[in-house]
Amino acid sequence: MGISAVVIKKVQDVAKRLKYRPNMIATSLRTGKTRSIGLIVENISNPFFSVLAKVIEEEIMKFGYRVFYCSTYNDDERSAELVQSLLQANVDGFIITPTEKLDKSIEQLLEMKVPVVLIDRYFPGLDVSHVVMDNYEGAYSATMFLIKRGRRKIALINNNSGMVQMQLREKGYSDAMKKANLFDEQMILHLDYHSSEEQKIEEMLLFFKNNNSADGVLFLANYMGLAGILAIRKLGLKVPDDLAIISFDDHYSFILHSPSITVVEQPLDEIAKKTVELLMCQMKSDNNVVFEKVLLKGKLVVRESV
Amino acid sequence: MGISAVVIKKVQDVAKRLKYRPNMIATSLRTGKTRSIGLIVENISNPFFSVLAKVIEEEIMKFGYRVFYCSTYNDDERSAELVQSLLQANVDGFIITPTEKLDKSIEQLLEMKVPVVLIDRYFPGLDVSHVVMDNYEGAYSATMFLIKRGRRKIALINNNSGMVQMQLREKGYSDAMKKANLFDEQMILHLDYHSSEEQKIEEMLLFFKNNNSADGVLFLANYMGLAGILAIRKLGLKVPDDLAIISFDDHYSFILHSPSITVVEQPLDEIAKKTVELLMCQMKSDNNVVFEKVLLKGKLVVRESV
DNA sequence: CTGAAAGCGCTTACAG
DNA sequence: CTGAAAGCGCTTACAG
Repeated sequence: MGISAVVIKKVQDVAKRLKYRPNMIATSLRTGKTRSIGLIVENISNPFFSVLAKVIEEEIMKFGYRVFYCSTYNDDERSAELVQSLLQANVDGFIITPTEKLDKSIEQLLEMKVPVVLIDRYFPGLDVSHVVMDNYEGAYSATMFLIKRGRRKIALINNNSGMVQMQLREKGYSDAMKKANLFDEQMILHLDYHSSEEQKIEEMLLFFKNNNSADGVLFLANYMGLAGILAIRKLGLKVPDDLAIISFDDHYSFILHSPSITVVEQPLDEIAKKTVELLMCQMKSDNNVVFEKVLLKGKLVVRESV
Repeated sequence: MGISAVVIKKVQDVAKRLKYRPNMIATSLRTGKTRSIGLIVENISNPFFSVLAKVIEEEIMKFGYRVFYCSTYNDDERSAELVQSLLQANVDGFIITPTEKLDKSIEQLLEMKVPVVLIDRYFPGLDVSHVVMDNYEGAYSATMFLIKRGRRKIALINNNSGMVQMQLREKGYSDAMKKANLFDEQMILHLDYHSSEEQKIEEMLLFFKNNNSADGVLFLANYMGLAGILAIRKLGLKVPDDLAIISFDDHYSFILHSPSITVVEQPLDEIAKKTVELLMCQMKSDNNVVFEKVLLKGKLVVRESV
């Protein structure tokens, strides 16, 4: 450094006096970097995603990055548009909970060498970094837990999204049930993801009426569990005496509910931290990126509903 | 237009073929506009704010604007930093739920002629557009409702934030109680905003033990109501027989709770739409901005807890 | 009317 | 080592 400390101090003082702030836009135009990342989640109103978003933001702020959030509402078209829109905003990287047909957009990002990490779900055929919970194990353990507690007719409530994380959860349930010789396809219900909560409740009312011998139920996502509780209440079933309940993904209402609801809790902190770590790693090394696929264990939080 | 339709078509075709997308960064640098606004809320994890954010985003997207969300967590220092950070990102306007001492930052924005609209709360001394619910009226009506239902010893649970919207709610309660000759300062509890939920529950347990004749309670925000329900459950009080409950701001858990909780619901849609309208108005007319102060009516949603 | 040039505020390769 | 110039990709005032 050929600049004397005195001069440095002088310049800094003037900068401070004039309240000089570098113009981020100009810096971005020149460097091609925006120090921002795009975070595409399913629905920022769902606490699962808002808490995830919060931790991701805190983590990435440590590296001086800003976050653009957006929600797909599981709409493929909207999701593809969001990717394009964030691309146009020149984000330096992506964190995405993809929708079912978003593989084309993800492939485009890979071709463009844009750093990207998928969370919560992924595409089995696509070579791209992702961080997800061990959904199979979570569902298997939860189902086994119900079986060990003496439940025999355990229902499964899934959606019809077809995304791999939901399929794995369903497979975890099915394998546990088959192992105990309790599997019965009739006990599985697939709700239409895009139907209203009222419609979901209706579907479940009908389902439980047709399967009135059910003594346990596993909900594969918190919004299904919440709607399910309302359906079960309408049927006048006693929890856990008549019916034991476990739901995926924790939610404030599950704690407040009486009886409180047992859940398969996702390790949100771990997921967020690992995701940011993988993304930062990709953003630092401009090429020869190694894809990393991370599987984290969930945790069964036992409450009064089982 | 001196350009023939044929040439226009040709150029557009080439643009499409080459997948030309204007570089937003360059456009921003040249025009000084980013077509983005900063949305500073208290806590994006609270459904009240996440739903508000969602509607605001949908509204402002119609005008081709993007939203930067951030949460203050009611921290004055963090809030001031967020304003500076968004300023540096050259957002074209601000929508802010201010913290108690954010008036300095707001004044700075006004001096810089940056469009800004406050929501949910405001500064009585500051001439700046805002959109808020009629908090006084909401609390007054809710309290009157409890009184008309025969409740006499109605407790009030507020926080100690000192923000005007909370003071107005408290005043609405006090005036209603005084009018009915039921006012008793002992029935008011101020929780520390920054304490944990457990601490809030502890404070409330103690409070209700000291005021065991209470037959009604008004919670001035949803997170206090949620903690309050847990405290009331620990005390073994029957709702609404022993104690009638009304809380401000709706929440999924209030609907799911058994008995379901009566709330003073804020007109989120209206608030969001009006806010965007005011902001767009300011952003269009570069000068002589007229400040508008909008007061919207809340709605008492009567459920089983009263 | 049209097309070329200037300039937004930075960073960095390069000439001296 | 240092300082001036080029250039990121646009928009718009201006010369022709």
